[in-house]
Amino acid sequence: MGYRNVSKEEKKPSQSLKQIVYEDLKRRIISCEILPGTQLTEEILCEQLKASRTPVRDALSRLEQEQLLTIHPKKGIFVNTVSLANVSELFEARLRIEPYAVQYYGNRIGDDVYVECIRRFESETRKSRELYRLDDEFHQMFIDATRNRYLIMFYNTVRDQTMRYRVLSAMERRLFDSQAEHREVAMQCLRGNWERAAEAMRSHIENSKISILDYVMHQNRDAKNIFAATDIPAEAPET
Amino acid sequence: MGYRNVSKEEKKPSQSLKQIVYEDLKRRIISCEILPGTQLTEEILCEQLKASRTPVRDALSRLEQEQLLTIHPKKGIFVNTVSLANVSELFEARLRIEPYAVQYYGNRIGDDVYVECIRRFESETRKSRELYRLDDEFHQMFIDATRNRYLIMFYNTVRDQTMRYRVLSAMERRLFDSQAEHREVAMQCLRGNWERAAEAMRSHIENSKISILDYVMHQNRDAKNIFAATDIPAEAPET
DNA sequence: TTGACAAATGTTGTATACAACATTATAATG
DNA sequence: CATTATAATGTTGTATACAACATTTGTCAA
Repeated sequence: MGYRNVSKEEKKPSQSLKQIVYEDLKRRIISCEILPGTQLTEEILCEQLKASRTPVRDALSRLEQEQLLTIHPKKGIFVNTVSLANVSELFEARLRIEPYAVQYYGNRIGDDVYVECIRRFESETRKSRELYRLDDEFHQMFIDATRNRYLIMFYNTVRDQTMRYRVLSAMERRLFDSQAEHREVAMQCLRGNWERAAEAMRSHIENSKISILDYVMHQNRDAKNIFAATDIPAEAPET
Repeated sequence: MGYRNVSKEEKKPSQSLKQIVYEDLKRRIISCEILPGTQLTEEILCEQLKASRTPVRDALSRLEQEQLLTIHPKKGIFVNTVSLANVSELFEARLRIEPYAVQYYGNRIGDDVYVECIRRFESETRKSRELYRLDDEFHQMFIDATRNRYLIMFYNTVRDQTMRYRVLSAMERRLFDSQAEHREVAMQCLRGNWERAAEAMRSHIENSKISILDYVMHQNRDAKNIFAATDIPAEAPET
């Protein structure tokens, strides 16, 4: 069920169709089931998501604001591409927030929570699905501790984007290093060494960034032309 | 025409009705022409903005994501209230970004721009409208210099929120101190003292925060019950 | 073949009717 | 009078038809 202090965002008034459509489409984009650069049309989405254009358009509007796609008026809807520049921007944004959250708000999280985190990071789960979830919850925990709605909102956007890269680069191996780094953060928190905890988080994020950048630069053989040289806002095909 | 390096956001494909409606409604909320806590209904907005529900709903969806209003399904739409806690969150967010932008990306801005800034901040314009514009552009300039789409996007949201407080507290007097602080930032930038420039920006933001918090706490006589004790996401009237 | 023009197609933008739910008012009942 | 049941109203959610614009295709002439 996740740690304490974890986001209450798991709202379940999700009964509404527009919410279902939004979450479903977002999941498909983040998981790269729909690849970067893909053109979407409302009509096809309506069929696939089994809804009319109204809730679909609502979802599209939100996803555009979250930088996951771009709507070119009267032309089409394109899933935003990913790029080296984009990775840098994402991790720079994370570095602005996460170490700060750890250093100044980590003390809002109970020792028992840290103990539990450490325990989990030591257990040898092999299911990457599970490890990813732990990873996400660990980072989210610190952001939520700031209790700052703007930082939380901002982090949501950045986190979702980061997930796309995680899927694309399929960094299974990185996962285990990542767990060790998480444990280091949690242990420093447990000792009340907030500066060191922040530093540990900083280098953890740097390592993740390097790992992804490294992958993106060296991907070549099975590369699917996913990583664009251009920047994110997907361009409509020039005519 | 503003400084160089200033946001290119002034897109003018704003022909579309939904864009016009969005900008108009957003302006009304930011300028507090529509007061915090107000309940809106789509029908009334349609009349006022002379559009059908489709573009109006589109605008409402975007404004909800920007934390300017909250849509309670099947109940109503409420302009988010403002509060002490909210001011703190806003300025904390700004402190995460702005000094950083100054320190690490201020050198991307030409000396001539800083000279021009200083000149303008010294001229004794009395029109607060004009001063506000200079103020906004000055801060935006540094954010844009980061060329980080996520930081820029985030700052947009925070900036708009800040404007609401500016209007509510009508801090005319603060404006002049503010200009002097801006000049200090620009001068440190011109000298290449990026750390000092960042520090100047930091204290400038702190001062703005204090000014607003001070106003909010002492506002009493002409207070219009605008500042809620509760937090931003406007609650639907409990029943 | 090339070019220009026109028609057809694809796609989103906008308006509107109706459905679903929440709240309030009303009336009936004890 | 108090309480409950029921109807009326208000508000957003959803579906769909049509309009506006962009692109592509096709036709015809030079």
